[in-house]
Amino acid sequence: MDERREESRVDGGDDEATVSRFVERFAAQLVQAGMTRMPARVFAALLSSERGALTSAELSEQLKISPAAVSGAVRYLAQVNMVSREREPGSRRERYRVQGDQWYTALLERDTMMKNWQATMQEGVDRFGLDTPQGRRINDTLEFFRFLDEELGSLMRRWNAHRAERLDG
Amino acid sequence: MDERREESRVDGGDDEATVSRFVERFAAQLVQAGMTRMPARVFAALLSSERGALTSAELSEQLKISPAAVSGAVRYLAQVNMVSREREPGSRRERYRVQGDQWYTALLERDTMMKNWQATMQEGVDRFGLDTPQGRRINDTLEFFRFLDEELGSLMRRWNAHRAERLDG
DNA sequence: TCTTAACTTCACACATTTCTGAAAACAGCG
DNA sequence: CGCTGTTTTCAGAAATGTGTGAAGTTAAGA
Repeated sequence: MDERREESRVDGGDDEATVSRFVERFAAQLVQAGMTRMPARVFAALLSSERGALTSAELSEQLKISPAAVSGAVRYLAQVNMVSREREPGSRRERYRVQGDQWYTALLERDTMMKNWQATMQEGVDRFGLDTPQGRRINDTLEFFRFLDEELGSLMRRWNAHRAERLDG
Repeated sequence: MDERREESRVDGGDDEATVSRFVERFAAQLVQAGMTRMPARVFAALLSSERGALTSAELSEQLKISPAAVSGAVRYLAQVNMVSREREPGSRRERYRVQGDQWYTALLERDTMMKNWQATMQEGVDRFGLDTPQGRRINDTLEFFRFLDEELGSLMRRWNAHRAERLDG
């Protein structure tokens, strides 16, 4: 039952207020980027935790939110693949872990979104035709998204190379 | 006073419903990308207009919104440099025009945002130190944003080259 | 099978956001 | 200098979003 060995201390030995300041600032940034508040705070807390994983109760206490709020936030985060759920053997507790080393690549994996933009712009071009000013204007945008779509792929390849080099060297 | 030559017909000769469908779909996409509804709709309408410019009254009528809503939307769009205001000489009306051929580059010019992310991540690294797991985790993110910042610059340069080629050839 | 800790769902209260109508401010024109 | 068409401001109504408490569900252990 009692397994709060280092859990009662904030991870890393920093004081709570200090960690909290970072968590909230980070969360605010995620909110600005379009994430809703609770998932943002939960994710920030997980990323700032020593093990990259916390239980529902820990999150609830650290962020001063209800278990219901944790549940909702985690559901969202799991859905978009930013955290995974782990069952702790021999306990009813669940543990939520930040998914992968490179969570931030999700920020660019707007693959679906990119396709949506392209479809919308294509509709506009079809609708108006390239013989109209607005058709050409929209086509320009379409071309850009196609370009961007390709470029982001090679960008991520370069990042992985860059990162591997840094970690090896 | 009466200068509704082709303004009463929807630009391009398409029927209103068809244009409206595209405008709303495009606007929805902008909303998903973080823009608020009214600015999104106004911008979509301007981009889909033949001349790339409409008066307040035209926007109000086409989108079925109050002049107040147009005013607010346009104020925002002008602030973020996506539309410019023009005074029509010999009239009290104002005309709003989509700014520039390449409005969409604004989507990537998250320059300020990028710096904010970097500052936040730097704070996290300082806070935790590279000798902690969470410090290293956050540092990884920081490195990514630095990389991304540089890459987006060269990406835009490639886009401009690509585009120039397409328009010339 | 029963008990109970843990998580989830749901209805609702509270907060925030968004759009409108009305009044005020502005600017061209006589 | 006042008149009038147009845009802006502002208080508040309406719509949305968000987090909680309480009830419901699940599953570990006896």
